[in-house]
Amino acid sequence: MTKPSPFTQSLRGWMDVFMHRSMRGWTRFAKSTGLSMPQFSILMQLHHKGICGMSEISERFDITNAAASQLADKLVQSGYIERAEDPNDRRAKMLQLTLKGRELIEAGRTERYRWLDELQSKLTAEEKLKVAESLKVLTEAAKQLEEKA
Amino acid sequence: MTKPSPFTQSLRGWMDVFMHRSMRGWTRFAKSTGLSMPQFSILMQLHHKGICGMSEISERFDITNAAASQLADKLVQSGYIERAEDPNDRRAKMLQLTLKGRELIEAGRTERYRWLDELQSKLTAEEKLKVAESLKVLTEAAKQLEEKA
DNA sequence: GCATAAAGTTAAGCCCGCTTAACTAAAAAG
DNA sequence: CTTTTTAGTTAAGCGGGCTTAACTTTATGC
Repeated sequence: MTKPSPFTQSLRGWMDVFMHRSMRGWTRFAKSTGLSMPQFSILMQLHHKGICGMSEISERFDITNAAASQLADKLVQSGYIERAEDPNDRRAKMLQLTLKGRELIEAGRTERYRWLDELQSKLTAEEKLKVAESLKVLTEAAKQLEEKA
Repeated sequence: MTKPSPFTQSLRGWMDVFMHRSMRGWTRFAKSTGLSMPQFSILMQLHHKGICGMSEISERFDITNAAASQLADKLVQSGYIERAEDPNDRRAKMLQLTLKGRELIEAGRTERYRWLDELQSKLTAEEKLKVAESLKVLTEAAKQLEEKA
């Protein structure tokens, strides 16, 4: 096993700290909403993709259609999502967030951002500038990888 | 609502992409081990803290002692952790990872790092340098916040 | 057009996490 | 030395997620 480069090390160091911190925030928030993790994850997916069919959900989370259907049911009943018929394929359903669902996601986002704001307050002006550029580069690279996959 | 600064924006953009990507990896890996999320999270906590008492676990995850005890039981039975008596306080138990547990965590880490390596390959030499410095700064800031809390 | 495949739904049943409640054992407080 | 607090365990019971199996409805291939 060869020793990782300084670059790799700092990337990994950041990942360890960041993961730990954001996982905690994530689970805390999900719990505070009263939703289970699977339910909450589906809301996040819908937020990302916009509109999804049932099968898209089951593939994404590697569960059966039956499981997805039942989870969706609960989310509909609690008013976070809407289940509409697809006019082009009447077998299919189109799932999407309701206003209430979007508000929930937004609240979670705000909470996550609070930590970033605190983080920001620890940096000098020059550091902020450099960090901003670096993260833009990383974000861009990540998006490229995403498309490829 | 005032418009966020460019710095804030790039920080948030990165967070969105990074969170989405690493949550997926995280849940996939946990599932692949056959462990439930709560069980897996306890292993992670033990990896972080080294040795924990039962109450530390229940506080950290906001569950009752009873729940923690039962979860620990399963992890002991599957050989990932060890439950020893605390010589200083014979009511207390000391939970820690076994070799098998440490190996599991290590495997997860490796998997997460793979993505970082791919990310790295998209960057030029100068970018790497700048990114490395930036992340060191951020990691440092994050650790400061952690101590304070 | 008819057979086959695809998208979802529903119900039965399993395992799991979690809580409450009742308990044991050891430490701390008085 | 007794009372109270603290650490943890055990068992019963609830609710949730997930799977399989049986089913409905709509699209597709030949």
